[in-house]
Amino acid sequence: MTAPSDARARGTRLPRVRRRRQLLAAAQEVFVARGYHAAAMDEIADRAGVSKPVLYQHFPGKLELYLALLEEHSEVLVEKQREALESTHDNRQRVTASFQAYFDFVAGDGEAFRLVFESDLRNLPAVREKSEHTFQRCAELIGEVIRQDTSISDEEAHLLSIALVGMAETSARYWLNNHGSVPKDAAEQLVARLAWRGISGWDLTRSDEDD
Amino acid sequence: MTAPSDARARGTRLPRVRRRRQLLAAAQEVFVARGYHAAAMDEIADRAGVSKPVLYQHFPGKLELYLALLEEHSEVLVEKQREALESTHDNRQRVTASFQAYFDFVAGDGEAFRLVFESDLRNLPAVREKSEHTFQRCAELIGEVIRQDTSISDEEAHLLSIALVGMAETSARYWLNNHGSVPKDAAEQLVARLAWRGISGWDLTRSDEDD
DNA sequence: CGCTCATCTTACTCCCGCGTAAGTTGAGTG
DNA sequence: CACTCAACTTACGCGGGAGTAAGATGAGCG
Repeated sequence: MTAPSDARARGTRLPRVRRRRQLLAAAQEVFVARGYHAAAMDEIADRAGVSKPVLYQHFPGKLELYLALLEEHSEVLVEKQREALESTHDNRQRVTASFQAYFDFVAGDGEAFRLVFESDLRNLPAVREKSEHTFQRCAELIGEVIRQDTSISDEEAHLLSIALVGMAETSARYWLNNHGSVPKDAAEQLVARLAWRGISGWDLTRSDEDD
Repeated sequence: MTAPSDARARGTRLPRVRRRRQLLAAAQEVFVARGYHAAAMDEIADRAGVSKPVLYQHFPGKLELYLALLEEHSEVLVEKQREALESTHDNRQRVTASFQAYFDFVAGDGEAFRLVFESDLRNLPAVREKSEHTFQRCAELIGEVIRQDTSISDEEAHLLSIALVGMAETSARYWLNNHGSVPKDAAEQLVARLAWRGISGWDLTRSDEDD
């Protein structure tokens, strides 16, 4: 928990790019563990085994440092999602792959997903927009698939996509926080089946009460 | 946006309980608009047409003030959810009612839902626990219904409930932020149908690939 | 009318954490 | 071996906001 990841021999000088990468890693640890507000620039510097002004030689301020990380991991999520949906043409498989991608994202990279899904800086427009935009792009990718196979309107398809993405995000986060109650792939399969049952053959049961 | 809700004639004295209610209302406005961190006790006091020490005569500190509001609205959500699920014995209706309850919650009471769903203080254990507990209670209510009608295991039922609650929360929030693209009851119906298609007759398609 | 006590105000203190000015160290180069 | 320039340090300024004395004010009551 307080493992200094990588503060090798406080006192070693590093070429600029290496140092920058290391600072980003240290910042990620601290922002993830504490959130934006409780994270102190001093602690980030400490964790990198370096003094504060060094941090300011690489980033103009706390906010920019945070945004750099947010940007990076947002991209990762969208990319994972795109890959998942392009990995097959079978829609049933697509659903599974898509959920898997969400679970992978949540499970990976030092819980960086907390920056994207649980930021405590969403009141700042820049952050809110970034988070929502990421969310929208994921939904849009799924929406395209849905529209291909149904006669549903664009707006409705988008809302369904939003609901599905919300489902994925929520269940993945829950699964992570309760490791052990259900193994990863079982959770993925279960939720994917729920989603697939929900959307497959949608057109066959239009506005009449189904069941 | 800067409507002082209720700063009637700065200078009127109020009996203790009335003042307390008014302070809570003012605090809610500010916390909702700015989030916990950006909210200033001065602004809350101002908005209530009162000076800061008055605030401290009613609440020991900023945190307790916030927690009081969080507690209150968490209860409201769980209660709405319980009512929805008790309002009928038809499970199809239950799903609709449950989603309606979520949308109502999000649409109501000065966007107080932001305290419960979008708190920027979730890094504080007290707040995290309260939010998650609320979430769990909603899921538990739904989980009971699911368990009644399926042979699914408890853990799996719970995970499904989590997914459904996540879907409700996400789509309700999205709908609110994009007022106008879809009318409220259309959105509710759409998402409810997605959920119902997902869970109804679950047992009929067990671990074999459906469709 | 003057006493009392809750309500409310002005005007601070104090801490915390971002960002910076100014100075130090040491690796590579001619 | 002196010179240079980037990498790094210590030590501080400073603003913003939570929380707090200490005093004013006014409604109700005897």
